[in-house]
Amino acid sequence: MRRSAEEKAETRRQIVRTAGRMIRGRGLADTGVAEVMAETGLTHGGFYRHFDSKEALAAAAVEAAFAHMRARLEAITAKAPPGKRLEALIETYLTEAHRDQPELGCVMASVGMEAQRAGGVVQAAYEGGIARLLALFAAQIEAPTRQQQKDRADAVLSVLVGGLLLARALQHDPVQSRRALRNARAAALAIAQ
Amino acid sequence: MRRSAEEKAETRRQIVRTAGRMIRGRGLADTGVAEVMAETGLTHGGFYRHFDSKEALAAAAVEAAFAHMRARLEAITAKAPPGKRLEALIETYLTEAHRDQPELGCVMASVGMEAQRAGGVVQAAYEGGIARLLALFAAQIEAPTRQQQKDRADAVLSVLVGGLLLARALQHDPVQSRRALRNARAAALAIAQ
DNA sequence: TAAATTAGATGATTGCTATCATCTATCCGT
DNA sequence: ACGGATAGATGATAGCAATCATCTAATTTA
Repeated sequence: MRRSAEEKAETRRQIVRTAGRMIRGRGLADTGVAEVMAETGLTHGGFYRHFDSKEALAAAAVEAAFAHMRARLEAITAKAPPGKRLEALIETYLTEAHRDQPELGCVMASVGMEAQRAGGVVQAAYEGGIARLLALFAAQIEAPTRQQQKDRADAVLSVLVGGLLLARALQHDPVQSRRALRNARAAALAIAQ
Repeated sequence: MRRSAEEKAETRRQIVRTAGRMIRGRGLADTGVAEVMAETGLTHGGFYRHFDSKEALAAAAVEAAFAHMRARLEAITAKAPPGKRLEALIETYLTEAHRDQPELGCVMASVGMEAQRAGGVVQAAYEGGIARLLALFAAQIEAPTRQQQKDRADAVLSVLVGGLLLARALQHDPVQSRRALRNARAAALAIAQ
């Protein structure tokens, strides 16, 4: 069942997408190669035609998930009026939808320490993704110096990630969870000025 | 090699302590029963005299780790002058020491989503731990109403956890990582007033 | 169009982990 | 002190996951 080069590339993309969702939804360790392939509509055997190892797939998935999120966030800033761009980012991040769908959301919030501990290429992809996310936020923050933009971006990203994690931990009490989201949004906005 | 009831309780405590460290340091999934027992100076066989399952151990470990942290934080507030208590908590949490020793630190930052996804008793222990952590912070925040205390506690805890996660992700650049810690500290203090 | 190549399927294999059965040496109640 | 109970050791089992060898059908390419 040989496929064309184009088809192969598309298959690879599908595998990475599936892996990205499963990793964020169920964790790195609990995502198996065979399951990713099955979910993509393939069998486990062909996996090594596309990736050297599970680790290589994980790294690709982390990278792609960050890239996808960057693209979404950039689209949002592009649509928002110049003065409201950071606000738009914050409101997008701290929503119930994001809280309820970790498998489609921010890698840092769903597999942060797991990716960190993984070491090697996975850790590298994770750290690279965060650096670029910070840059994206910094670019939307108004401050006298570039360093001050970065400093505020650190604080904003911290509240966003921590707020999402907290909202998820409080999910069994919808009122409290929603309040946590709101409180984090307010804090993020205050930090940004 | 039977031991007295007292010795058994002490053994159990040791197992829970070891598990707590390993789980925070290497993740829930990558912490094996046999390894925990070996690290405690025992063999894997006796494990089921103390716990029904790995899950039960994980829940106990999460609970104990939260309890230990609460005790430490309470000791810190007790020592600090009344007006500086929240500040003391924040400064204790966002340190390089805490960043560099996940195995001894906050459960929420080290195994947040993993504990959440685990479901059952582990998730329950995790969520309970966070609720009590929030209460501890709220008690140190001065605000007109109890609800406002809680609201600020949400925001403070969010910055703390997110800031620690970020500082860990930036660890390969010590300057940037230290700055992330400082920025999160400043933001947390600003939120607290 | 025929030969060489290869995407993906099938089916081992290897190694690890949770769990349990059994054993034994010691403690505790009598 | 003595007999039943049990903490912990030894060893087995069962299941799962990553990786790889081999097979096949289809696509390139010459």
